[in-house]
Amino acid sequence: MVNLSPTFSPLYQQIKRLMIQALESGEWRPGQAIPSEQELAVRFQVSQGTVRKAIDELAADNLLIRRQGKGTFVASHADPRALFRFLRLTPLSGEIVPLKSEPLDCWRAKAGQEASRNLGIELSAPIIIIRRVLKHESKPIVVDEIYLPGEIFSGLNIEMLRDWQGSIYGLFESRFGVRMLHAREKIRAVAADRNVAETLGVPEASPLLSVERVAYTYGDKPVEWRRGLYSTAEHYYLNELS
Amino acid sequence: MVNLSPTFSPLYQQIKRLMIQALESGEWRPGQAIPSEQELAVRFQVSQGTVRKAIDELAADNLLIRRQGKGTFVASHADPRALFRFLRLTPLSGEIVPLKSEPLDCWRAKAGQEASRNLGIELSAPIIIIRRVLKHESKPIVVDEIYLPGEIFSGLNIEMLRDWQGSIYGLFESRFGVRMLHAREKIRAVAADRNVAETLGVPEASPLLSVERVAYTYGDKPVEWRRGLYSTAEHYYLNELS
DNA sequence: GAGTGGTCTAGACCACAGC
DNA sequence: CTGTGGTCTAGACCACTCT
Repeated sequence: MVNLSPTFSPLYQQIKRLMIQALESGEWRPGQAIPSEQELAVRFQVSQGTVRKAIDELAADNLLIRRQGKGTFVASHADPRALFRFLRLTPLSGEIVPLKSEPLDCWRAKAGQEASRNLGIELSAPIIIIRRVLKHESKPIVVDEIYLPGEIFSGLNIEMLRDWQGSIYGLFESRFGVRMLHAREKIRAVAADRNVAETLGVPEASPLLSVERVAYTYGDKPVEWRRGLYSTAEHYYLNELS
Repeated sequence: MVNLSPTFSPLYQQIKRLMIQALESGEWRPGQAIPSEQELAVRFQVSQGTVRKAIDELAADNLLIRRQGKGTFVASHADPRALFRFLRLTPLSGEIVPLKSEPLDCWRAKAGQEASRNLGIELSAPIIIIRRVLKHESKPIVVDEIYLPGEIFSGLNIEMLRDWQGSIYGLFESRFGVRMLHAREKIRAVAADRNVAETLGVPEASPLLSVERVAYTYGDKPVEWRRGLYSTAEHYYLNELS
């Protein structure tokens, strides 16, 4: 097929876009298998190789997971392997154990300047704020404030957070249909104020990691803004540069 | 071809290994073009598609860079785009400008326990230690200590560091034939001691990012261990979670 | 126009999982 | 045994770069 280039987009990219639509619309749900490559080739009227290339990219983006002999599955935050992708905190010594989340508070508010900018919503639009602590063997390691667009997460309350076993992104995925796909973190070192020091059980003015995150769903739409303060006395933030 | 599985390795993986050998041996040098896909297909006696798949992976690993219409090139730290891969420090406001490196000191020593473990060398093996400062518009932002295996970097001295324009990994690559391929960083928050505070021009006990890095060359061999202290008053460490 | 990487196809066959 | 993803091939054609 000829293309006359300024708007050239390879077939497999177009297929990829169609598949993202199927994911976003909920036609294919987290944890479930999508149709086989053969079926998709028929559905989209292209060869299997072209479908494969589209799936390859979606798998590289962590939207899909391939399992030889079994099928291709929609990635899910319910999968424990997804956990470490978004919280790379590791004990200085000892095993990597998932931290236990304890919600402290959850309330409604109106978006200020910062929340509005980071979440891409109107000033004074409704937002939900969560405060929580993450503990390692009952020792507080992280204190978090999470800002969510009220429109998308309406109905969220502290009881839901308390009852939920598993990662908070798992909750967002299964209760609100919001899938966090990637995030950008800005990391700095700050001094603990009195309040935080008390919550984390460290001396006032102790150095803490400040981790500010914006997380995005389909179409690079920001849907979460959070700021965490990490006590790194007995943990470190692990990052792979590759 | 039949394979009877326990030792199964796809052809393109074998080709990939051969290509890594060509890179490691210096047959193909940083910045230069490697042979075309057609030539490689002939050389390795496989189809172009198989060569492509091998190259695809090497490009994904940042060992090669494809340029449509021009060829496939060996990635180089001389390429300014490679810079940000290993130093993700961004000003809170303003443009991303490469930091300027000022070596403070460079001396020989024997590996202690930590250096020996991190560099995978014998206790008391010769090492080289570099102390330096990175500045942003003549303001010190980072103070670094870099530990290198003396055997590989023999001949390195502070004059070389002073004369070199560009990233230190560019120096390692072009003068010592050592190519840093990936790294692992452990990030914590610490308080500035008197010495460091003076060097960075911040109050004593100020919170700083402590970034400890081990960098690896071919075959996941560790060849650099460093610890940096970052002043994050006006910069942050940017991390993409994907 | 010549050469390079990039796309797409159709078909054969292999490895893996589960029945 | 069947269905799934994974590998490999051979060939045609397109897009990009440089001469």
